[in-house]
Amino acid sequence: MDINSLKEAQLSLSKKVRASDEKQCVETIAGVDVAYNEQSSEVVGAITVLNADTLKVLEVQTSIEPISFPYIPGLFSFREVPPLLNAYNKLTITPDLIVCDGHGLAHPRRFGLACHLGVTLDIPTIGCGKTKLLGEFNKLAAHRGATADLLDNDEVIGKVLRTQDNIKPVYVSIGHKVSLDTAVEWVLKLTPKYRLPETTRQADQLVNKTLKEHREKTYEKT
DNA sequence: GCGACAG
DNA sequence: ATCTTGTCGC
Repeated sequence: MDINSLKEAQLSLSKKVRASDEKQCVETIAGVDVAYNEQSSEVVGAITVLNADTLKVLEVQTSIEPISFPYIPGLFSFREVPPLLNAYNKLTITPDLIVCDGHGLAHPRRFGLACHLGVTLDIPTIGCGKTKLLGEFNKLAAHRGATADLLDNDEVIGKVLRTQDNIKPVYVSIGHKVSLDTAVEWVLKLTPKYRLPETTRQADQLVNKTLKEHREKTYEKT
């Protein structure tokens, strides 16, 4: 599978993305993250399901497998989706919404990780990246809740959102079956204390812990 | 050619 | 993403 055909696949799949709210009641929200061990060429994918109201962790699952795709900006999801799907398939709870650590529509072909995961699972998803991949935006106020449109020419592809006072903003975009305004609302609800959504923080801690334990276990045998 | 480039 | 110690501050 060459790069151009994968880009064609993204353009085709992007037509399946739904950009409006389609879930009436959200009780559980999942967070996903991935960590790599380039030395052993292994990847850990993790998913954490939280109670949408209390933000307490309800269930966590992980998957360790060989890295199957290199990191290529714009084709990022082909590297992260496999381990995330394997972790997701172990869940006993079906989350009402998934927050991804990467962009959704704020992507060159409007098909970032959040869209890819959302369309694949047919579940509402939100893209919440730590750094920009595409687009321009004006300065935003320094307080929590301040936003600025993320624009690609004249098209609004996402929102730059400051989740804490005087802290570097995050980039929120539609993944699937959710509107941009609702996506921003959720990210704000998920960041009562830290810059990144609680879902992402939990998943991040989980992948790092899992990768560390796996390294130590492998080291003992060698 | 030059700069940008999710994790 | 990952390589990496101490350190400033609540």
